[in-house]
Amino acid sequence: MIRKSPIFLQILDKVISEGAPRESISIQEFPPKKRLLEQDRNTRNVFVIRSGIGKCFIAEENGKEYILEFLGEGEILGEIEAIRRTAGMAMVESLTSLCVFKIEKTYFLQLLKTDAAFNQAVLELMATRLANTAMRASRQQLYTLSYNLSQLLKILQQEKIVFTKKDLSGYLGISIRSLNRLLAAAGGV
Amino acid sequence: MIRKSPIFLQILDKVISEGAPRESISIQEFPPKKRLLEQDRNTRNVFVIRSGIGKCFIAEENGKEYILEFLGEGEILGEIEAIRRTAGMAMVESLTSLCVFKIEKTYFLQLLKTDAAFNQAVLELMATRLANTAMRASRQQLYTLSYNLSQLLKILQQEKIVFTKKDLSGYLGISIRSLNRLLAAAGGV
DNA sequence: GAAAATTTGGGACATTTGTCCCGTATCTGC
DNA sequence: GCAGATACGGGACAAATGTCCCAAATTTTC
Repeated sequence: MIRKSPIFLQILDKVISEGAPRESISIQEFPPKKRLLEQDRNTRNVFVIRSGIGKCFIAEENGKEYILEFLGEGEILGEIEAIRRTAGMAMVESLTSLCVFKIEKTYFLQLLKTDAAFNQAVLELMATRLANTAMRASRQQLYTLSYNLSQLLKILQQEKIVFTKKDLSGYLGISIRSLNRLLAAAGGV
Repeated sequence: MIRKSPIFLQILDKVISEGAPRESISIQEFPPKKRLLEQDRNTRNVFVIRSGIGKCFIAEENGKEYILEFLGEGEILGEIEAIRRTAGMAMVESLTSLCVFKIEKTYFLQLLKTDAAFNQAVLELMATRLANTAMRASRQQLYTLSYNLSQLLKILQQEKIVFTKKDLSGYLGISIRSLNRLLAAAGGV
């Protein structure tokens, strides 16, 4: 549900202790509901979450939103854009208040080339995201909503997270009205 | 629609001409409808398509299939499993007859570490796939099927590809019955 | 603390989609 | 050529979903 990849925190701590330039990696804080990355806009930085939770979503032209993932400790933001040298493909905003490493895009690319552990960790992170994204797309299409919702609620309960209905429906890709109906039906059972 | 990444063919040609061991990289042919990778099964190899088209899909436990992508020239198969060291997350089978490079998993991982151009190309390929997969999931959830279908048909026409209805419906994540209805409606317009 | 904005909940209706089912056409292997 | 598998097409019904709407509760902002 909320992705984590704490290995990046270890790697970055090491990179910093070994004397990475201050201009290239700095620490930054965001209050809730602030945009860290914007869709269709060029990015200057890659972020790594130290603490807090971020929400990565796509805003479609018809005004709807699809939540790709919730990002926790150690997750990277903006790496796709940096690697492909393209404009932002998604929005990222803080759900809770957020403490992040802010890394210059050029420095990120340099780290990728020069730091084998960092490179390996990015490869693994992207492979994992790809697998998760693909499996989620498949489940979302191929199973009933009530099944997907019940799975989601279980996880939320386990992780003791509370989401707004809007985020819930955005994650499931349905309207709030449908979500309410499903919840009413599930509650009755 | 059909992904391509011809740079891998150049890189592999170079790797081979510089004397890669025969056991590690070989060329193999498949007739249509043969499985190259199986879900939940451990993989021994990574493949790169030299020519032909492959179909990558997830088979869910309820018997349905979701087509992730169609893979053409230069596309890699099995890299996620190799990088994560996990069992297959999807099936891949040949749609047309297929000519591929078969690469030992360990050799693939070694190339990733030692060949900077190869590493960079894999990073870009995964970033692109991630972006595509995410955007497709979003569109699939947030737009009407008739819109998604019309977009898909345009592309198929442009690329002059003919799919079976089953593949079309598998790609859209809907039943064949729904597809037929949509096609009938679209034809009437 | 009051006004504004957001979140929540749900009724009513039309539309979309899946499921089940049956029949025909087409391809494939022997 | 023929049997069996696979692809294709669509009727009928039930279930799921979106859209539009209104109203209460809650949060945010000044």
